[in-house]
This record gives sequence, C-alpha cells and structure tokens, in this order.
Amino acid sequence: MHTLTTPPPPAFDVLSPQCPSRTVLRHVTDRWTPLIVSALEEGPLRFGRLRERVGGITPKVLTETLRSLERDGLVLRTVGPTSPPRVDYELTELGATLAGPIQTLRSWAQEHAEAVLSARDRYDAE
Amino acid sequence: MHTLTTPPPPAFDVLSPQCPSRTVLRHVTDRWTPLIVSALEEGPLRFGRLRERVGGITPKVLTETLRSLERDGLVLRTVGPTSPPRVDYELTELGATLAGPIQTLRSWAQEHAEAVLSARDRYDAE
DNA sequence: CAGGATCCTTTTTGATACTG
DNA sequence: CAGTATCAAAAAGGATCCTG
Repeated sequence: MHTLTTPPPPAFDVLSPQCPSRTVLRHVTDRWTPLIVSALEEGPLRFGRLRERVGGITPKVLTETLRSLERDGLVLRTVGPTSPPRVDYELTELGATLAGPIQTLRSWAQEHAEAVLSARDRYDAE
Repeated sequence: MHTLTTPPPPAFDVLSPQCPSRTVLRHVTDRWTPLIVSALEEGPLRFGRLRERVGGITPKVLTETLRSLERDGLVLRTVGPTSPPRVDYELTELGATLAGPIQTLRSWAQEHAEAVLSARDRYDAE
C-alpha cells in the first residue's frame, strides 16, 4: 500500500462550526422537513394531498420547504402536462436513505412523548 | 383475553397538528439539541467544556437549550458546592434513549453531506 | 466558572389574497 | 390545482456587558 491509494474522505463533523455537514443536518431537522419526508415515505403525493397529510402547513411554507428539498436532491418534483396542473412529489434515492433515520426519530418522539410531557409537568410544578 | 387488559396507548402522530408528540419532535430537532446530545453521549461535561465541544454556540443559547433539555427530562444538571462553581451536565436515562436516533441522523448528515452539497451545486447551476 | 441581563438583528413562520 | 405575492408577526439567535 502506498500513497497512490485513494485518500480518506474528509472527516465531516457536525460539531465543528464550519463543517458543511452542519448545514445539512440543520436543514434535515428544520421544522417541516421531517414531517414531509415522513409523509412521502409511503409514496408520491400531489401538492394538495401532501398539504392535507402534513397538518397545519401553509401552502407558502410547503412550497418553500419542497423547493429546498428539491435543491438538496432529496425530493423529485414532476409536473404533468395537464390542465389543471398536476404536480407530484416523491423522495429521490438519496431522500429515501433519509427516511429511515427520520422514522427513527419520529418513532422516538411518539413513543416518548408522554415521558417528556410528564417531565415538563414535574419541572414546571417546582 | 378480555377488556381488563391494558388499553392501547393513545396513538401519537406527529403528522397531526395538535398532537403533543409534534412539540416533542420539534424540540428534539431544534438547532442545537442534536449537537448537545451528541456531545453528551460520551459522558458528562461541564458547561465550559460543552461549550467548546459544540462549536459556535454562545453561552446564552447553550444555557437556554440546556434548561429546556432539563425541563424535558433529557439532561441532568448537577451543581457542585465549590467556588468557583462547577456544573456538570449529563444525559438522563430518557436522554440516553434519544442519543441513538440522533447519532443515526448525525451520521446520515455526515455521510451524505457531499451528495447534498453537489446536488445544491447542480441545482444552483441551472 | 457559569451563567444572567439587555438589546438588537436575522430568520422563520403565518395570514391573506390573488393567478395561470 | 398548485402555487405566488405581499405583509405582518414572532421566534430564534447573537453581541456585549455584568456578577456571585
């Protein structure tokens, strides 16, 4: 083995302030991304259906978040040549690799919601 | 089996706007929580060390986030009776259950940072 | 050392109305 | 249907200075 072997990839570390992976982590954990990825995990959805599925999101914010996901290569947007327009959103291959980790977090939140809520109550009672 | 068996737990669903699990998920995915939990995963840290470890965080925000984590039962704060003061932070048992899911996400971000970055470049080039 | 107190800026989010 | 435009509000984050 000599110096012509491929060099090790740069060590990304989210704990370092300038590490690009931190912006990636941040985006992936923003307010709506986990919910949208969760919603798309089961298959493509049209804009309107997605909006229904992700309760409480406004069209403006949904559009913004989807654009950003598209930019990051996580979501694919497909426009049908119809009128009225039909637009489908689906996870890309890369996006699909994110779905697992997000589900893990989602499950954690759902499974431990009660514990967190009661911890809050206890804390606030003091 | 009859009706005296424990009833199923309420179905938490983060996709529902008023579901309490959503606030839990949101907190767990806020800007600094994943980084702090990551930093604490390897063991207790004092305030100053934690601040060094989580690059870029200001004392104010670190304090706020830690308080919030304490309130949610994820972090334990221990004050030593010394002068100058010594304060240790560590994950609670509940907090430790969160460390795994967070690591998963952190790893995803680090492993896919390049892919996301180049997707961004491609998108912006158009 | 570990913050608390202030003040201020930036970023995010939301409400509402409108359009191809 | 799938957005866009505009405006307003809020929340988060940051800079700085101070203290037991």
